[in-house]
Amino acid sequence: MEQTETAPPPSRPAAKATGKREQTKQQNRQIILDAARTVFAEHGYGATTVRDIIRATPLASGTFYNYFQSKEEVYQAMQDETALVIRPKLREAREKATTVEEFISATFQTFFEFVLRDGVDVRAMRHNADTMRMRMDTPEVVAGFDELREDIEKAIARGLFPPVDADYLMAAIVGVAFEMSERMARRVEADPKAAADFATALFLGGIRSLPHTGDGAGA
Amino acid sequence: MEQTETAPPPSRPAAKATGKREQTKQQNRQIILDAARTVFAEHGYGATTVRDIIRATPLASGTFYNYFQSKEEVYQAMQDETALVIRPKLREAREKATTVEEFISATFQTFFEFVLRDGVDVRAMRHNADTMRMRMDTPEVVAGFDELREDIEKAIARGLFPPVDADYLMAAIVGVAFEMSERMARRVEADPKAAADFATALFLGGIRSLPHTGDGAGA
DNA sequence: CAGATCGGTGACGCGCCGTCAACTTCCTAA
DNA sequence: TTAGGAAGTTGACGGCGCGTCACCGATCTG
Repeated sequence: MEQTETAPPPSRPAAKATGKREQTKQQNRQIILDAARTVFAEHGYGATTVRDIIRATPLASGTFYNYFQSKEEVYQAMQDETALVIRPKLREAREKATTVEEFISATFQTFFEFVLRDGVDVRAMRHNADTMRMRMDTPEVVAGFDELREDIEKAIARGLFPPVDADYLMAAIVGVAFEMSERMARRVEADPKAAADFATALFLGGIRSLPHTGDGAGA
Repeated sequence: MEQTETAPPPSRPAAKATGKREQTKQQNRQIILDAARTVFAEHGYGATTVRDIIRATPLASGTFYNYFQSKEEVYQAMQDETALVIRPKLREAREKATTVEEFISATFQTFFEFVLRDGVDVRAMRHNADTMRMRMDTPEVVAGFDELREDIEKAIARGLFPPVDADYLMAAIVGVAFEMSERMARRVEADPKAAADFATALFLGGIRSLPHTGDGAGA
């Protein structure tokens, strides 16, 4: 109520988008986010304090609160940051699909590859090595779920899918994607391709069409 | 069952049946667990303090730590308590199965009915209305997952299932069950039967065999 | 019934949280 | 170029929840 730092002026001269002050602010926010990623990964969410995060930066404790209101908020900001990276990839992959097979396959393919290759921190979106499972209803993450449901509905409208309950189908895809990611994360050698083939076959033909153990190709 | 209200006298509890000291201990543990359920449900996990829980009982603050080490531990004890109720139901349901159809159908049927009817708090196992998703690797919950995987492996051995990756299939079932539960929890009128039919059809025949909208699932 | 043991009690010290008044740095306009 | 203001940083401080522990009453044992 005193100073709401989230009050960007409505009209902003685009000339000085990169003033030193604005630049430092962006930097500091990123510094805190990066430090948070490191510290959370090291000690887990529960054992981490706001002070721990700040101690991993050259900033003072009060500065943290110019950017985030709490430990939870910085965690959610991390999730959002990740969601913003993977969402366009998923969207693009699904847009190319012209069949159910491609739609499902592209979704799992993209997700599992991102989780295992690019985005180690995606695992932390759902699975925190320490103690907690954080809320998944941050704006960007929810937007990702909504996009998936929208794409399903569009596909139904185009006759690509049968007219099923898009909400449940979305939930099923999300549930399988995240839960299998967690299992993958615990395997010595995790193969995103094999996992994607498994999930794709399951959604397309059910259990009886799953790749048999030992095979690598099922879709 | 319990009065989680303020009990006036700071004197001794008046229980007197069999083995007084041991009995009181059991009672106190249960009193704390019940109070925790109430307070967590009311204010959510994040906003609840250990003192809040204790204040909802006639006990003193120090007593809490004779039974649980932290807020998280009492939460996990709640999960375990719930897991101990639903696990035998699931086990029994799956044991009767003589086909893949029955195995899958019984699993989802039992789970969704329990979530919606008997066990409102089961939703809190995976979805806390407030802030957190708590760890799902408490002993009893993990045991439930293991039992599912064992049952799948047994079914494969009996030739009931094709020889698929039991670990991934377990993960897929768990993921769909919990994620669909969350969606159900947000629907105005949730029908466990329809949800179970949806999930069962998905696992047995894939997307193309799903019930069409209007048949039993609405959104 | 007396001594031993167990568990309850609640005040206490500690550490973390979020704030805020003072200070420093950057921006803007004359 | 520079003065005044705006924006951002700093770190100490009050408040609070946590977990402990010395004390005590109640229960058990012989």
